[in-house]
Amino acid sequence: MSRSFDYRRAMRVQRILAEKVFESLKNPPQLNNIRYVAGVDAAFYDGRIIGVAALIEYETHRLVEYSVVEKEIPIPYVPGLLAFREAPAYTAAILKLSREPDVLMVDGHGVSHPRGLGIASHLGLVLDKPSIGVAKKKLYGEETIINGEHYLKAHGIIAAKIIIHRGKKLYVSMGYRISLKQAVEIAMKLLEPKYNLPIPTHIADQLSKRIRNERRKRKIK
DNA sequence: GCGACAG
DNA sequence: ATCTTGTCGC
Repeated sequence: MSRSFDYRRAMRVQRILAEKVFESLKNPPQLNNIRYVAGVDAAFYDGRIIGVAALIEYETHRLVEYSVVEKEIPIPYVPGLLAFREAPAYTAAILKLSREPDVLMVDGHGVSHPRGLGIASHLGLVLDKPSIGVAKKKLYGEETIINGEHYLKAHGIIAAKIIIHRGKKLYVSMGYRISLKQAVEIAMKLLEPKYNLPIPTHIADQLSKRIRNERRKRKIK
């Protein structure tokens, strides 16, 4: 299929799409009555990506349903272009769910990205759904401290908040159509003492790895 | 040239 | 992300 990928063109596309994202962050409509949060993550095997979307009930943290999608890996990992490698699988997985999530949670950054279009923002824009990025490492931005709280400033705005959970840093960033305030509120409410990541993304991570390992055993292709 | 660099 | 076993500790 895609034997050649134009990386420079992909970066230009990101700069253009980022305008839509920043516009959506202008006056983020307050999200009320959040029922479901969909967390996505992926595992890799034999040149393929196994994307999983886990639908979690916001109030109970319970897994309601999940979907799995397997595809050929589009391009190798390149910092800043993660969305072109993993977003297609996530998009398909989310559209496979029988219920529609109110918010999307992605393992990666949102606007705290070199061009303001991290995978969380990319996915939210594509699916026209509010999204949050929760990453384990910093990608881009200047660390700033405000009233003792740590943030990541990027593109002239406070793009992410750095919180510590279980002794480890978590970068919670605005993805699409959401305020940092609410993104942090939602992410923190979904944290549990036993796991490093918020429930949605943690469950998706575990499911993707479990499914990958099962397929290895059974030699299924 | 050097440092940074999501998953 | 992935390659990989046992081992230390609660």
